[in-house]
Amino acid sequence: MRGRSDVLESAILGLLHDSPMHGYELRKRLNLLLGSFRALSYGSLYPCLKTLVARGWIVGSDPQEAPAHGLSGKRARIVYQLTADGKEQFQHVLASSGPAAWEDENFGFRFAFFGQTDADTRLRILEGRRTRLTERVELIRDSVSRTRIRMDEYTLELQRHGLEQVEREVRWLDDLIDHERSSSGARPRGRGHPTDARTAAVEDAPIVAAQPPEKERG
Amino acid sequence: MRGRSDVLESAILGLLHDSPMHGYELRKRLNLLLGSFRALSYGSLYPCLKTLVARGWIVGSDPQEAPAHGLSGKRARIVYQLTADGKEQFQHVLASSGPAAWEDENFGFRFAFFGQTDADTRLRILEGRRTRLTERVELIRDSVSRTRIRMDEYTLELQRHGLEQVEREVRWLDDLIDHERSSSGARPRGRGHPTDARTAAVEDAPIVAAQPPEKERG
DNA sequence: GTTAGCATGTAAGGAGTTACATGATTTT
DNA sequence: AAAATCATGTAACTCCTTACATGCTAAC
Repeated sequence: MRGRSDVLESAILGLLHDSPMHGYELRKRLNLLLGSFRALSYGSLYPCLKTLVARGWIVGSDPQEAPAHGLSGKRARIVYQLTADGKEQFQHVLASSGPAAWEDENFGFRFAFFGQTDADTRLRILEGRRTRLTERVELIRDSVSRTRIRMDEYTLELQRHGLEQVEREVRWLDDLIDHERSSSGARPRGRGHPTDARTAAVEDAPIVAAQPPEKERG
Repeated sequence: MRGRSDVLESAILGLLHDSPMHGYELRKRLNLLLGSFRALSYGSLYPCLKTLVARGWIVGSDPQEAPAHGLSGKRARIVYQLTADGKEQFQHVLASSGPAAWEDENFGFRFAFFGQTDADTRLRILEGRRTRLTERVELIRDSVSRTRIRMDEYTLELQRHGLEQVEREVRWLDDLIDHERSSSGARPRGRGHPTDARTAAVEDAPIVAAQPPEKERG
């Protein structure tokens, strides 16, 4: 009924870090990031912007202010930008660690904003993800092998494939970790600017192509 | 606050189709199906059972009835089983079609219960999934190529990988479709009993290994 | 001139979660 | 005797969605 999500909040903070934006534009970028036309609704976006303002992490321009672009007076739009507190909060969610569930939920978002962090943090996040994923694989294998519940071929195949997928992600993470390690090894403790990432990881709520393409509404 | 979901409802119906069960057991099987320890909570399961009873699709035994197993008087448990209406409803959700979003949401569940349907339905579901997925790929490619928003390497890599994942699923679907077609072609219009499925498909809410392993509570 | 896109919001409701509340039975 | 597991539920809360409400501007 209200709109308040760690992930959404953080993603907004991340996008506003690059440049100030109004709600409509934010939604477009979010949708591009989340998988085209995943259509995050305004019903969650605008209330979320409100709470971010209330927390003092962003500020909105007065609606009557002239638009920043070269465009003529488009219409009353509120351009939001990060405050100093907002920047701090963003760096905090990027770098801090939390319970496993939280880390898993936020992996995708953090990966998308890897460019805004240092190499150490990137490495820690990737390794954490890898650890949790391999633990999960073990848990699943155990419970599947221990169970005496018989399942038909389709169900089993679905499970087998799910496992394969997770294993594939683990290999991707391995590649990424190698890459990060070698580039941060070259300049030890250096700022480790983003070089080319050869592989990527998928998350529980895939950032791209996650949901069915739905018609736009407004 | 209440608990009413198409997917959960349908999955419960599907599990009860095999054999009567009580809530606790249902949760275990559901979790095995959904990815070990995804831990669907009782807070959604029990209310859902209630609404299924209210709809007349399942009936629960009296709590004081003796357990069906050879076990001695375990404790008050309510064993649920499908009614005739419930069986009808289950076949309906397996075979009927709906809007794209609904079909995508239910693909995983339906695939898990493919053994309970005929070859024609299986083929239709697989082909529908494939069509929607390829359409999605096109939409994403278009919107990515048309956008003038610049993204850093990590973000781009995440998108590239998301696309690769979807494409991989399309290839799996192709294999599955070939397989279904060849086995239903051998016995045209025959009941097409499940033969071995060589490949499987993943869905938006992956059936296995979808969520972080969370500690059990009860 | 009407459709599509820009732009901002609210109200109601759906689908789940965690935490609470309770108690028996089995295992260590 | 304590801890784990079996077993069933409820209340409050979270996060999101759809549908509603409004109005301006550009393109066809």
